[in-house]
Amino acid sequence: MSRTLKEAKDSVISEINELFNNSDFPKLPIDENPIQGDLSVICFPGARSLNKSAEEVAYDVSLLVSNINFVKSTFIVKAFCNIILDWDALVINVYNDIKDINYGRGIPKKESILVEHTSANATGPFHMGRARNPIIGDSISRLLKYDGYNVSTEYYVNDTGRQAATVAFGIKNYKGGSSEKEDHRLVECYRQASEELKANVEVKSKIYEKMELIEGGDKEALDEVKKAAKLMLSGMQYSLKRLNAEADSYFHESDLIQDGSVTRVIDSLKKSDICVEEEGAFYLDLSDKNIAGRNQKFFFTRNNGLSLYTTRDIAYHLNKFERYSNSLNVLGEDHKLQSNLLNIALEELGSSKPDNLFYSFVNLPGGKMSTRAGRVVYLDDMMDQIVQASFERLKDVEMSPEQKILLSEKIGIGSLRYNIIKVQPEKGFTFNIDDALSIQGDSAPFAMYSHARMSSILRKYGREVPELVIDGNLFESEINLMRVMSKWPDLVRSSSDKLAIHKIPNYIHQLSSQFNNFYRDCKVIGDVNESLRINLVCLSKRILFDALDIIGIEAPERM
RNA sequence: GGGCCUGUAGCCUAGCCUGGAAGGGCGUCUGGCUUCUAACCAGAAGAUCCAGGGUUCGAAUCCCUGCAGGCCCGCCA
Repeated sequence: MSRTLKEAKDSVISEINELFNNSDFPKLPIDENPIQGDLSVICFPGARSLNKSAEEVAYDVSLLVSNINFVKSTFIVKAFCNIILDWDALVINVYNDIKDINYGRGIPKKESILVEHTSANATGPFHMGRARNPIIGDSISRLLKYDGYNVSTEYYVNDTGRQAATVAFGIKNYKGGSSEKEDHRLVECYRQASEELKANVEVKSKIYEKMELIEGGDKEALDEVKKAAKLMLSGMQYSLKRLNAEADSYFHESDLIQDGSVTRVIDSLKKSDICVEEEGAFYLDLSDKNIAGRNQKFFFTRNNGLSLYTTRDIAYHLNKFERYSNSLNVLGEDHKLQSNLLNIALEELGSSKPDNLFYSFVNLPGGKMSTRAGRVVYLDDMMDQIVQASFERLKDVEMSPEQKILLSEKIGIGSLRYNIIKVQPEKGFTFNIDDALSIQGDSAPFAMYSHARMSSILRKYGREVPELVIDGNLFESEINLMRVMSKWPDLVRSSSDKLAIHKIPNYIHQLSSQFNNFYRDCKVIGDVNESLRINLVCLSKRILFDALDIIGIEAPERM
């Protein structure tokens, strides 16, 4: 909340409590962010001890508080005594709080955070099933940065194991598809190799031999598989770039084998009290760890002594904590158990543990998205469609075709991001293309349009934003706009603390919506309160710009 | 068999942590562009907050028991 507003509310609250103390009233709860007004005294609990109806108590309270400093008026709804503050007195100071260049931003923090997101296996183009990952990951990184943390993002490239060996084999031995985009072209190689792997014993043994070489640390094999993954990834990276969700760095799993850190992890884990050997393979005994399921053994080596996926992930996390103080992983809900195992191992090794943000998969209407069943929507195709739909919406707008192409790209990608971010990650999400293409209401274009309106007013005004002077009474919609703007810092804080990125689009919609009400009620240019209103437009524009930027959407000047 | 997550109008969703007035959006119906951008605004209709029990002055929110859906339980990744 803006500091001034917070102080005013605190002062009113403490005066109310003092009045309660000095009278027959019990101490009644006060809602600091009520549905209506600025504060609300909840009068239900007083009814019994005062032997009155709750409504009567509310009436008494309204008389009691009406002379308090900063209280302009009260009104009663049921047993809620709602209080409206004297905004005419507060507005200048609240405005000055919001005008601060760092308004909403968190104070710079010492902690550095590595956000690992996406990390999809480099076997082919991204599909929509896991589309929440880069979008949530990128947005949460931006949010944490805005809140003052040092943040980097990283993509973990799983370039060892069977799939990676299959990709490398496929690229080497088969002809790719005809697409110009590398991942779409090479996925054909992978497909053929996968089929041969199932059908042809010779191919299978070749791939498995390669796999063993890789895990055993054979330099040539590791180089080959890393190179293949990079090639596939070069196409996939283009998709991330288009989504505005490129990672800052890419970390190859193969490097962990190559530099010996996986071996070191295995050696250390073998010293754990809960480590047990079974026919040459080693596991941690989870019986006392209360993570249940049929299997209570967490194997970290095969019987040939080589590592498993989670073993290498342990090495990766130790590496992360050498570079950063904190680690946050954005993972699909299918990784929950794996992440528990990882944490147990890290604890055994005395290491810090990562925070996790899990999301539920995206489904298609009618069922699960599945590569095997051919029910797949590619992220690239989705981006094409939504950008195309946005382009068509621009047909009546006066703008050069080049500008329209650029703008529809922003609108389309923004809509996709907004649509995905606005739902809590743990909730199931059925991806309905018509909903995604319907871009009005609580959506990116609504916010972008509001931003363009703000820009348009400032453009038309055409001068420096003036000093704030208030020449007339405030309108309700001006106060409401300031109320929403006042919430921004708390919203950022709570969203960042809880990793609740969906709160940002929620706020964006509130702010845009409130701005549109202001726009309806208040003529800006030429009004007696022109200076105040220009300033309000300017401040709401900055907050809206920041909020959109947090979820990776560029706010346009026109649309 | 076990663990975790989800269940809010025809559809999508916020609120759940920290109990107090069920918010938005889509769709439907009605009205509003000669006025700083109508991708906008106003109004209407639409909710057994999955079910049942408990705690409480008060439960969508906390606790218990069910039901339904998702994810997981490999010397795969």
